[in-house]
Amino acid sequence: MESQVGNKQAKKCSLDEFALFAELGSKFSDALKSVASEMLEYMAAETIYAAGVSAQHFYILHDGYVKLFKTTSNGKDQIIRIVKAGEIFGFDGFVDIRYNHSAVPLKYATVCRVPVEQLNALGESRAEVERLIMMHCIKELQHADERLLELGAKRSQEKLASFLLAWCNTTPVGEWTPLVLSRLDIAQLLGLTIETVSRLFAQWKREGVVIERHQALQIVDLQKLTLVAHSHE
Amino acid sequence: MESQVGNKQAKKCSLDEFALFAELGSKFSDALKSVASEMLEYMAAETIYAAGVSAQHFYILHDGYVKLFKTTSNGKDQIIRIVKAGEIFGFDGFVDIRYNHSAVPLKYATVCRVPVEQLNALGESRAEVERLIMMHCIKELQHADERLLELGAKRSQEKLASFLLAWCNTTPVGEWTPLVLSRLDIAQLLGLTIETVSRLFAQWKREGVVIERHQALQIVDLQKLTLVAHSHE
DNA sequence: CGGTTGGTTGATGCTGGTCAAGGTTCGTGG
DNA sequence: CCACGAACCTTGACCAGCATCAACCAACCG
Repeated sequence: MESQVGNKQAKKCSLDEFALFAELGSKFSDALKSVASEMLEYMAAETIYAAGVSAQHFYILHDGYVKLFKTTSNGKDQIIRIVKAGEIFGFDGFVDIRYNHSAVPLKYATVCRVPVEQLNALGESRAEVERLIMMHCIKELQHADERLLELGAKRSQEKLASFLLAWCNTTPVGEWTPLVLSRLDIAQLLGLTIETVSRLFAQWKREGVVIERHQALQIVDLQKLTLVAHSHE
Repeated sequence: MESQVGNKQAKKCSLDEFALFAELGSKFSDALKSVASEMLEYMAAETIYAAGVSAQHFYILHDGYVKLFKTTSNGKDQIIRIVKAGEIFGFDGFVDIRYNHSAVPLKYATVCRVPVEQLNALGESRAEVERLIMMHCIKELQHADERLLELGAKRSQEKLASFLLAWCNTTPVGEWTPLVLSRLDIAQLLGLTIETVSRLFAQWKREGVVIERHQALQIVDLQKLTLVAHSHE
């Protein structure tokens, strides 16, 4: 229950390889290289960190997907955010002693784990990196605002439709998007039940709005889906 | 529609008077004083900024309460956050061109408005201030996580109960807490309707869990309310 | 006063949750 | 290679929680 990390290879990882920090420019490359960090791999069953645990690292997702979630006292989970490759997560440690939520990979994840006190190793560059983190944090806040709107002011169809649109938004129409989330994940993300998610999928597949195979999804009728996402019925 | 600000007195306000910045220590006092900013007063009908508008200032709330909210395409509002005196808001401008949500006072508000480019006036102190903002931003994120849990995974009673507990948490039991929110505000905050909020209040007043007068509230049976907040019925 | 705004309460119905039964997929071991 | 079990998904029947609609009330204010 405690040491999921014992068996992992602790290869070092270099921060300057991440696109996140590219905008700082190459002159920070040396400082970034001096940060002690390690690359770790997790499978679906393992937790990266659990809510309430001492928050000593922040993470950058190298590959895979990670879900961040909170659990109510009744044991219901709410997914806060799905982290995608290249994104940063787990910065509670900058402010707080403990993590505020839990982090678990969807299927698998390789992450770069950085001790928060390693920010000191950045020396001159520290301010720049902190500004970067600040900006990403603000973006996260904007994203959270959007999710609050979804959870609080939308009906099931609108929720699922806008989620699918957001999930596939990088993919051109007529192509498959991998859908790594299970029905349960989607339900916990949108504040619904597995059954309603399943029913909506079934309906839209019947109507030819989307098609699904194995773990991939294709939006066929984009217009219809955007209509549903905004139209309250 | 455009210039709610024309008729306001534009008294300067000094950042170093805010408790927010006190933790920086007195040596930053001079730098903070050099920031150009103005004190503005708004009434309930006026908007401080609207979603989509060019984001050129951030704000510190001096007095009153401010609600931040987003509106769906169907015109339903979702309150993101209630800002209390001393807190900072509206930092979209650090990252984005436009505000992501709207800000309106609950009854009235006096705010200190700071142009984002004034961060440059901070000189040496800039990094420290940005770190401070980063930390407050992370706290906001944690707060948003909690709200996501509330909106997505709780039932009406749990929502209202935990909101009331959070709202009154500074007040000792047996004392009145001012409740500046209307039923509509509470409904839009919790993703409910006015009617259900009203009904729950009525029920709890009948049961002697809370008492209410004019614009103030007192939690009588704290234990009962915490039970409701966590117990799923 | 009468109008307006905000709050209460009741009757009714729909959305989505709950419960339950079967189907699919997939991995494991015989 | 097939059989079995576990995890996940689907579908149906039923129900409850909350929204909706509507009428009424209280406070406030010109």
